[in-house]
Amino acid sequence: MEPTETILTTLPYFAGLEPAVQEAIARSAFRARYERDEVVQLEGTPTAGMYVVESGWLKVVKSSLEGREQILRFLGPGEAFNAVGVFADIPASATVIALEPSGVWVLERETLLSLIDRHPQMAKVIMQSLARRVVHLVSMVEDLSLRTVEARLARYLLEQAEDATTIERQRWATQSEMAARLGTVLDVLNRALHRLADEGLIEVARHRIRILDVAGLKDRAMLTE
Amino acid sequence: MEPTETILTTLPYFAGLEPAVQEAIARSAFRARYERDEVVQLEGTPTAGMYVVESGWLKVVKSSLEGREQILRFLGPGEAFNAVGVFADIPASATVIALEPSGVWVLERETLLSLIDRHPQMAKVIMQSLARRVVHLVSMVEDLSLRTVEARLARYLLEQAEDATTIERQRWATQSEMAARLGTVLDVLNRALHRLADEGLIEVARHRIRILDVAGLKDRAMLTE
DNA sequence: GATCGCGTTCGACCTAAGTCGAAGACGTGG
DNA sequence: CCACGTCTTCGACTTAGGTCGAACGCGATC
Repeated sequence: MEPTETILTTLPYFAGLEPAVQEAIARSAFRARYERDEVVQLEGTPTAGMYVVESGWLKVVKSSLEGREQILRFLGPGEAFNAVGVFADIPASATVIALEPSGVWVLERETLLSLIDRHPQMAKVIMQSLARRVVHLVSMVEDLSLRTVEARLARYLLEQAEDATTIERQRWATQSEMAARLGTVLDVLNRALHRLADEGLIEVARHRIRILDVAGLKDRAMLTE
Repeated sequence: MEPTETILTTLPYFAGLEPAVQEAIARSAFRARYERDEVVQLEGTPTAGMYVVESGWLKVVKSSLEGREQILRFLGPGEAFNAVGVFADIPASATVIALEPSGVWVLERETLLSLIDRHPQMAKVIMQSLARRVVHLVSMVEDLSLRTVEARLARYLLEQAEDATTIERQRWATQSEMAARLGTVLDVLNRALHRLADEGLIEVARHRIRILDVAGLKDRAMLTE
């Protein structure tokens, strides 16, 4: 029961491969550990290859000179990042920072590419995952360009909650991080949160947000500016 | 000299394939024609497959209920769209509209997928193109979230001009379209254009924009809000 | 149980950007 | 060469959202 295999082989990327190949991957991948706030990857610098999160949480971020930051996505266990860097063969196009102590696996570029050569079905999985990234980014562009902060927040809450009605926030999930994810700042997000709460659509507690009125929220999510 | 082959085989997607395969593609693909302002694909509806532009120009667009629109990209001859729809197997995630009379080729989903099965190197090309789309979308998110309209405009002009200093605008490239591409509205773009012109950084003519001061523009492109 | 620090909340203010109405300026087609 | 329609420009107004400073409260730590 190698931890290598337990994690790597459960990923959609590797799940369908023969054990022999999985072993080969496990051998060629190596581990790295990062502390809270440590920079895993800095925008513009060369990258090691594709990363897979084993444990912990990270954020992928773009930041302006003035210090504002836009979070592109959060990464949890099982998620991969910098596939784009590998296939486009370019330096890191965003910065990745650990939100809490995290362990990641590094699959070097050459390893990954030769793996794909030998296993065509892997290419399909990667194309799917890239396609999904595109869809997600398109919806982010749509949000930023056409929706108010309040609408973005409503959408985000609905998305996070899925079918449940309660969102448990991780300890690092501060309003600041949420704001950065939604492309705004702390204060504005906070106001939006209270506006929704005042109208009885949600209930905001310390580390939990409960959705009280799904239909009402959906309504707010539609409002464009 | 089939027009089919002249266009399809010059695309990066198909250039490296054997003539026999290219013929097979040509046989299974079919043509469609669209007039100015005609909707090629409507967001949310099922799609035919991947499209390749043979002639003309189109825009890929997201629009809000209020009528504001965000242009994701322009498509010219040789460019493909809806690869994402094929690989993620989802309805159209954006609307595509012809800016002028245009001819496109349609490659049905099944055709494309089986093509990839038989020609693994095609998968690599597609992964690259998807990866580039991701990079482009990330920079759009960055622009919308962290940059002023003026900075976005400066960046856009520099990008369009590449190494030349003059941007010839197509007849459909109105300030309205530019505005929609940059995530703003006509008036705001127009003001930004004039501000840059007043400072001698650019020169705006009817269907041409000339960059007078590249360094100065680059400076403006950096300014975040 | 007192203290410290982070996360959150509040208020007042400022500005980029969106909106509206209307008038010019081209350029095209009749 | 005229007339129309599209594209562009202008001015004045409104507002979402970003900024700043300060205070509050909850949890964690000692």
